[in-house]
Amino acid sequence: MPQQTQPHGDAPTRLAVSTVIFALRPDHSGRPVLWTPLVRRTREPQLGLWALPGGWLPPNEELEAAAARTLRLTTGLAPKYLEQLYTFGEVDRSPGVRVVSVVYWALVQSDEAARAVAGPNVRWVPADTLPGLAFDHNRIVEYALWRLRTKVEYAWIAHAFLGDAFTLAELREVVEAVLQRPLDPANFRRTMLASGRLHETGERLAGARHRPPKLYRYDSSALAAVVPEPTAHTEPMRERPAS
Amino acid sequence: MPQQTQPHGDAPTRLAVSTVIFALRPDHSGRPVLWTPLVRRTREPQLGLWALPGGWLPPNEELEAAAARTLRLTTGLAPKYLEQLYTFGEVDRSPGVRVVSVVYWALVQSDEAARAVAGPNVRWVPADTLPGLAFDHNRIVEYALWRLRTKVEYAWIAHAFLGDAFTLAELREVVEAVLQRPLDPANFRRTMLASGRLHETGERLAGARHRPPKLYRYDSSALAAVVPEPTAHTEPMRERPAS
DNA sequence: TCAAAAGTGTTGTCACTACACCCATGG
DNA sequence: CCATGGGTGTAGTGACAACACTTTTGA
Repeated sequence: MPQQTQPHGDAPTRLAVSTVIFALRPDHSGRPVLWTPLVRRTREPQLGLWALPGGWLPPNEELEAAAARTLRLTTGLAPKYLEQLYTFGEVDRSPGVRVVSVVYWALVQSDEAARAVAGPNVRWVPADTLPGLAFDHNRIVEYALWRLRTKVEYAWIAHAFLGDAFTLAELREVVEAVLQRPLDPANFRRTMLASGRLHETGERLAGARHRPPKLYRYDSSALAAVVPEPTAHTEPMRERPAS
Repeated sequence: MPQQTQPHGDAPTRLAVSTVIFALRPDHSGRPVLWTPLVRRTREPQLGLWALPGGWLPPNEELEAAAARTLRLTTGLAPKYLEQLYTFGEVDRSPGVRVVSVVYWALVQSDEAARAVAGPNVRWVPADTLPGLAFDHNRIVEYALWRLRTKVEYAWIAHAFLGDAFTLAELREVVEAVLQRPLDPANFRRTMLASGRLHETGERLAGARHRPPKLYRYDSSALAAVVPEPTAHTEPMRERPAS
């Protein structure tokens, strides 16, 4: 046996599923920023600390389903995007028992998130300025944030924060909020349209005191998937063309 | 409870670690192609079928350590690159018990791989033409192959197949073997040198009947890491510059 | 008629491709 | 001296950034 110490003896390793949930909400100045819901731990260890939503994996539930259920229980919402992030399993990440956590990350629609349930044991916080969380959860959220930001640059996840139809300005606002930097409206428009994943609805959004912008819909059937994840909620696995 | 059926009742979910191991070996025509070691299952279920190296996670062993140990046991080698791939946990992926597998993928040095141990229960096969494997292992290897090929295009993993010092032609041969397509030597050279991750050793490789090529070393300290994986064997996690 | 955002045109830069060409070595 | 790869030069292309400019609306 390679290991010197036996901190957990022969106690069985437990398997948990946690989810990092992101939504866009206006901050105090009114600009949208990333928020994430946390739950207060109601038992030892780390009682009272804030932690990622999650729980033990039921023997007959799929990993992704467990993540979606957790999300629904804490926020009352359904994910528009859900993907496995990473599995964290350091021997000492939880005192007492060995816990291996399969972590998912999810995006929920912003306007729905505004109506999300909360309570004394559920609290939404800005994802970039987290308090000290239980276990290694700070590190987990940081990694999820990195993944989201990387993915938003080459993929089309941004639409998951929006409703069915949206303007290019709305989409750009979302990407800007995630990346925390302004984008050139003209270039953004062209890049998006060139991707072939946006579909004109034919309608426009009137009411503002300027030229009414066109409304677009995300076209999931267009082109091939960039990343054939083994499992992905909004982008089902697809075959790449044979070489 | 969301699930209708209870195929596993209250039997505890078991946690396994498996590893997809890649090495380059010459095929029958002498050109290097990707090979991977498999182990024969010596017990039910799926007795006799070939499967990925792996086993149950010991309570006091790190996930990555378990993957490395598995690799050593089946091949006698140490990985030059080791990274978590994905966690597979479908309820029905193994008959009988619920098994969740944390899968790693690894690269081993080609000349070492040539001396790898084998036996009646360990067999190396070309990674692109696998036989029918146990469980969902075919799908897992396919996903690992995709990851390797994607990563080789923007990262510098290729050097993990080689020894300490290597020529640009050797490195290019590796990348060509992984991607299964020829690359322009001139452009490959420039791209690699421009990356700043190669370091001249000052020596040359003489003996061939042509101009002796320079030898390079991989410089892990150069520049920032592209992907801050939570855990990575050859590329430790690094912070990105603050924006 | 004017502010404000939608939307278009144009130019420069940079990375990458294709391919012509010169260089150094062993036989 | 010549075949063989090592190594350099250079023109073309396409993606993207920067930014000037025109268009359409509501007040």
